[in-house]
Amino acid sequence: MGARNRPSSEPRVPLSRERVLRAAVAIADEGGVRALTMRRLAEQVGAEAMSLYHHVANKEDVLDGTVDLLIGEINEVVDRFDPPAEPADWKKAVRRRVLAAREILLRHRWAPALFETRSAVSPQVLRYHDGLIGLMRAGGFSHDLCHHALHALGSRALGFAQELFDPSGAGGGEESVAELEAMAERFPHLVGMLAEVAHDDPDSTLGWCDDQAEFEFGLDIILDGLDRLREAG
Amino acid sequence: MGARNRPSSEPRVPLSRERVLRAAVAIADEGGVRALTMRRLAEQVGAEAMSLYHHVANKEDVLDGTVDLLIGEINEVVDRFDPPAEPADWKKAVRRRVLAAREILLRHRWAPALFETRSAVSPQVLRYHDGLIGLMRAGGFSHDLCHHALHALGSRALGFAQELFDPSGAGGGEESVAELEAMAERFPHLVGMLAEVAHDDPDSTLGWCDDQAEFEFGLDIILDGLDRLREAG
DNA sequence: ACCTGAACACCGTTCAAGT
DNA sequence: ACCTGAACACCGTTCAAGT
Repeated sequence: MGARNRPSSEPRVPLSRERVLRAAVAIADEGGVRALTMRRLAEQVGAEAMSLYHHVANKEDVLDGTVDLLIGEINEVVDRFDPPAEPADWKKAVRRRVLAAREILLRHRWAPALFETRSAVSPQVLRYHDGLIGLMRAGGFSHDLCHHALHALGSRALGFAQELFDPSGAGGGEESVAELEAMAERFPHLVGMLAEVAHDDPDSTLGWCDDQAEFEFGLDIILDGLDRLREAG
Repeated sequence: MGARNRPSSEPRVPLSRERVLRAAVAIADEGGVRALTMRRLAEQVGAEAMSLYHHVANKEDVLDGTVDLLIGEINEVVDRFDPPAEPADWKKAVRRRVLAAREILLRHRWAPALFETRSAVSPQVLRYHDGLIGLMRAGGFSHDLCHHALHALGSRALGFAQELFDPSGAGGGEESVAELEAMAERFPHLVGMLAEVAHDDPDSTLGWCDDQAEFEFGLDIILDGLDRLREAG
């Protein structure tokens, strides 16, 4: 669209891997990963689709690259954080890093799903986890416990968790209230839980949970559990 | 392939949604989700691609259906489990269910990644979680804590967790040992941890972790944390 | 009711040719 | 060195036509 009307004042910006990847993120932000095609990507940077192949190996490389780019953004933010004042503050420091990562990824909703599909090890992901280990080591973790900790946290370390019930999917609208009664026979415990949770908070149904609060709840359970193991030695 | 040589003795099995979905699982088992195309699926059931559309709405429906089918398998298994002998055994019961689910999903490595992309609520997923809530309620959980618990568990409830470092990816081979030294400067904590973990278990590098043990470690941290919250009331 | 062939509008990617 | 048009081998899906 905007590729044609380039003012003659600014010279034609040459293509580069960086520029291609930033364009890829912009496209996915607007229309999801499905909208991210090589042809659309070329259009975004004002070139032909085949020109992209001089700067990225193929589409897989583009996807790997966008992941790396986003985690790079996260690293830029968390690297600026002050180190914890005392060793016992490791938990506070890790928590802050994870929530900062989450804040950035929340601006790129398509990214978490993409992570799962990437098998290439992203240097930026390595750097992020290296920082986490550093905090835990300073807080008194053994290398072995660090290792377990990374596995236990999994994708939560980067600020996201797989939501099996999508808020945007079916089940959050008004009709679901009526449907709930019909479902009560098949899923008594689930409907019972929802009825009570919804009673406490009228806005809350399965699709209307407070994602942020629930994420922090799960994160804290894990961090507290790790802290207890660290104390036990 | 095998669609042509149908012995005349057995009559032509008519197409059905169930048969299509089972074929879809078989294809994904063999070649991953990428191999699962409508044309390949048609071939597998011995029909033309367009015939599929009389039994499934579209490809999205096929993907939703395979997820539902797999969780259905899980439900069949866990529904046969005996209820816990005493209320305090809720944790043992939940643990057993989760590990049973994991056992089944490990036979379909492509499934977890697919889950993340599904927004439709699968009836079988609802049924599975309904059962989990039932166990927790019997164990003394409030509805509110059940709700938090499901969020905290996330995909772990179904027996999988996002592995950010893929064992099959780069980093597990012999060359990685040499690479580790070069990486030591950039990722000192990570390399330090790996060096020590590898010392304890020579086979173990970042790509060679004991997935099952690490999954259970994370699961137990969460279950223990929930138990503590339940006791606290 | 169920199945099919041809066709449409897309993909990612290769190749030979341009500057 | 960087970019491009045409072309290839695929996709999912629609449509009109068959039994």
